[in-house]
Amino acid sequence: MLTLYNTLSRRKEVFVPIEPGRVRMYVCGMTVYDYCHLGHARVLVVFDTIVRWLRASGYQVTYVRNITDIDDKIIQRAQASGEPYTHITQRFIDAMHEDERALNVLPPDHEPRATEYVGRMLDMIQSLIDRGHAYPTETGDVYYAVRSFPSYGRLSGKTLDELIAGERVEPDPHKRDPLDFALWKAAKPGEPAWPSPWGPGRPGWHIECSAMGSHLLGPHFDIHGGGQDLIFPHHENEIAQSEGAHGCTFVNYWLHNGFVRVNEEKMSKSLGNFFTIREVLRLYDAEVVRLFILRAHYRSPLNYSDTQLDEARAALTRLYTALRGTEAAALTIDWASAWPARFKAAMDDDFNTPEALAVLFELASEVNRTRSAPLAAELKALGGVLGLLGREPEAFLQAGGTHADYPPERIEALIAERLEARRKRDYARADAIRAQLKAAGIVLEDGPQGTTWRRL
RNA sequence: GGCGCGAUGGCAGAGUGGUCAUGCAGCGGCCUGCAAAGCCGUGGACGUCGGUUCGAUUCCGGCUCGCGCCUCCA
Repeated sequence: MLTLYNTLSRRKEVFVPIEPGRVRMYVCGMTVYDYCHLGHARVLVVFDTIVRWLRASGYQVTYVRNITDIDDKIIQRAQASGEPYTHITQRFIDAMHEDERALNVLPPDHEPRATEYVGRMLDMIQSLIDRGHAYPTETGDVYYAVRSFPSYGRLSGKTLDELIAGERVEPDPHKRDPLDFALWKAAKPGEPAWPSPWGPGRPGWHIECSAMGSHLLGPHFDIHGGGQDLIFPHHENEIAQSEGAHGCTFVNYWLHNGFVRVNEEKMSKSLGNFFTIREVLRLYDAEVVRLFILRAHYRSPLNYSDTQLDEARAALTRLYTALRGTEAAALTIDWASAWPARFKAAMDDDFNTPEALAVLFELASEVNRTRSAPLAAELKALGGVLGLLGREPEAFLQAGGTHADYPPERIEALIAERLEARRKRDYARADAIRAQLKAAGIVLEDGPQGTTWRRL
């Protein structure tokens, strides 16, 4: 029985899909005006893992993750560089896909782009006007009237008055209420624009997710996710728009992942304290980064530091070391058997990946003790559910060396030379070779089947 | 100012009303030509002050500290 923490109720709830056996899920993706940073990596990996778990649990999942390819920042970038905005967005979409593949994030079933949905957004805005939830201004903008939606603020746990009390920006004089937000923004000269009944312009940020979500998943679907910073105003506004336009419940379960931090501070574009995924991947194996993310519960803060990444690498090394030399055949997991049952209990408890990983480490110890091929297969299969342990152990253990001086052939040659020295009981020479390789970050390990090597 | 979340051993990080997290690091041992890996054993924790309870790290309240949201942000 899967339970998950619903931001809407602020408690764990038993998951009951709208349609038995099916899950319809939407996650807010990236605004593509720059490279993805580790905060984005966390969203990608966390919701990928959630989808993998839902599928492993037998659900037929439709997973939508959108791309915001038109907004103020994209326009700013285009104006600053003189490049057409579509070139910028395409470049960063490609980069995002590269990052995803590296992190073993499976592609969503649908990846709609905002610019493909402008027509449906216009329909939705008209419908909101017709229903008295929105109003156009003389300047060609259209705003959502938050006072027309009685439960506005429910997701963020605040009342309209509480939200207004903390208002920190100068309200637009054309707004009826300071918290009214733009559904449609009139175009300024030189900006990308689409025709509309209210004049040329572009959609506000929030309306795109309402339009794409309801088109691909229906007006009422199961799960909506994103980073915690989207709770207000983005998701609050999505609810107001979707329920205002369709007159039915929008989403049953709202899931939000915690932030990545640097020195106990939120990693963010505005603070400038971010590391891009590709920067980090130059220093650490992508699977190590994935494990680093899954070592913390998805709702907890995740502090980024070299120490943390180093520990994740050590942890992954332990798992792969247990698999080394085993015949871990592919296997269909029997969720009723002992180890998978423990793993399942952890994952069913609001996707508790740290607990699930603890099960894997205990299983790894058991594999080390018994050298049992079936247990090794179980370890590999359970790791696979988390998108981990998919490689040959040697491929991981020998990957990522920084010493170009020591390609595998040279290492093998030195191992052969050392073997000969050992045969002649020339231990001084044998140890010298080991020391030489160790200085290059390569460890030799003498085992019953001969000498193996790995990189530190 | 309003609202919310958190505080666990050297570090990271789960969890529980009374027996174990787990990983890294430490210590002792086994194995090894020496190592490494692995195995066996082992020390070490629940911010603070009260309350509930036979018993609280776990439930409740105050306090302190940290973080976040109230503006674009995953």
